[in-house]
Amino acid sequence: MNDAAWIDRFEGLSRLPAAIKETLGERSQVVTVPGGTKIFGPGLSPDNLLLLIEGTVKVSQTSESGREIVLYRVEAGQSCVLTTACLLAHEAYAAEGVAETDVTAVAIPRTVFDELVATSPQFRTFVFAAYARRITDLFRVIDEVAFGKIDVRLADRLIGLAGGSGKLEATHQQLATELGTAREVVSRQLSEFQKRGWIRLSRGHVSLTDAPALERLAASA
Amino acid sequence: MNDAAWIDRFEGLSRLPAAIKETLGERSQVVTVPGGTKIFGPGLSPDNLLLLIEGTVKVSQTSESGREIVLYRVEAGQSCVLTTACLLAHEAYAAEGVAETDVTAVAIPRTVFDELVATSPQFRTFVFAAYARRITDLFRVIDEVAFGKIDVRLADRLIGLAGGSGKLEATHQQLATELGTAREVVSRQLSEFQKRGWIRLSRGHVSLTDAPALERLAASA
DNA sequence: GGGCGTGTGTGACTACATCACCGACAGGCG
DNA sequence: CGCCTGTCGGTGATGTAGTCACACACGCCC
Repeated sequence: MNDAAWIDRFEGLSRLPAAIKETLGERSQVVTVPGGTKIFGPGLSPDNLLLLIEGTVKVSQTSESGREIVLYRVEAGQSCVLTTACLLAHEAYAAEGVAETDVTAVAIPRTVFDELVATSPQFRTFVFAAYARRITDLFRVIDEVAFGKIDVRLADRLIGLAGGSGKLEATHQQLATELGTAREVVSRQLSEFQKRGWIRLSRGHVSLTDAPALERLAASA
Repeated sequence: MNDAAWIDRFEGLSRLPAAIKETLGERSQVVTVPGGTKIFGPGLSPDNLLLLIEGTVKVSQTSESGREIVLYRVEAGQSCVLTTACLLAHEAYAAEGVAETDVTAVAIPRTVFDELVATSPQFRTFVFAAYARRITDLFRVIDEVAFGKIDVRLADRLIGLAGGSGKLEATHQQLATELGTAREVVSRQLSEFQKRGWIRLSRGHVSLTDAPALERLAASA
């Protein structure tokens, strides 16, 4: 009777039959990794499906030219399905996942994953919903990169990364990576925001002094 | 005994057990649609998984501003998994699929799909491989849009769309949509290619006169 | 021929990316 | 303390791509 409490943290898993929950509890393992750990990437395909209990994983892609863009984040309550399947099948692509904070996750071995997909309709729904979620994320990224203006995108990111606190620790380079653009572009844009009194800058740090203004800009898609 | 011949056209399905093949043959249906038909899109989610036997489906996305970009193509021997699951789960996003040519496809009802995923490991592999394939396509699009140069991308597209014939029917606007850029950009770039003697232009038509040169440019990623 | 719709060409301008470089700041160490 | 060093941020010049406005060309139908 290893029916782990974490299961109910996942919308879509809480409705699993008791027997399945038990299997899941018995045959998976809770792992923790410190922030900064590379979870997967070229030459590092995990053979576990990860369900995040705590922390976030940042998934990004590096082009041949060495430039990088953040694709999406896996948050607590979500899973890594996409990249797992992707890396196992082709393993050609340069997406990598890094723990952004200390991360606690449930590792479900590939064999168990396969078994669950076979036996539980609810688990199938969970998996396909997770895929759908990621794919729409990717669609959004494509849309933004292809057609979005950087001032809007930057404002949006600042709000997202700051969370409720209204401040964030990030270098201009890191923000540039978030958007797949160049540092100089971010620097100039941040200066502009500061000039307008929307933010205050210091080395490695941004604090939002007029979040509503940023939100208004971000909303003007 | 409806063991359809089409099954062996799909790498990944040919190895299915005979019993499963039979199920598939009996409970799915071959459909044909004329070129130009909208297969799925906002407000039009099919509840069949389509496996293309003949023809191609172009999947593209339109942004709020009305601009459009081609995400990928589904070719004969491939399936529409991604968009199916995606639209069913969220249905929020503006991806749409249009038959580019007359299309012949096998329609597998959702219930049969679910049943096959449950019972056949080979079918599961097929499905997840199809997902992986599409996802890497999307990664590639993101990479190109974010970091690629349009002359390179255009050269690449011209070669891809011309196929073996060395010529293609497309307006500059259609080519712009392929790349998610503006018509003027394509027009100027095409003029440049023509000036270099790589292509010959006429209204709604491009013929490649020096494909190797284009390939060289396309390869200089 | 005269209209008309669609497709293409062009110039001026803005936005973003790239390149080259320099100065500002923090941490370590003599 | 002053100096060195590595990272971070600021700035101008230049190139490439996207935007805007508009004119012209072609094919088609009357």
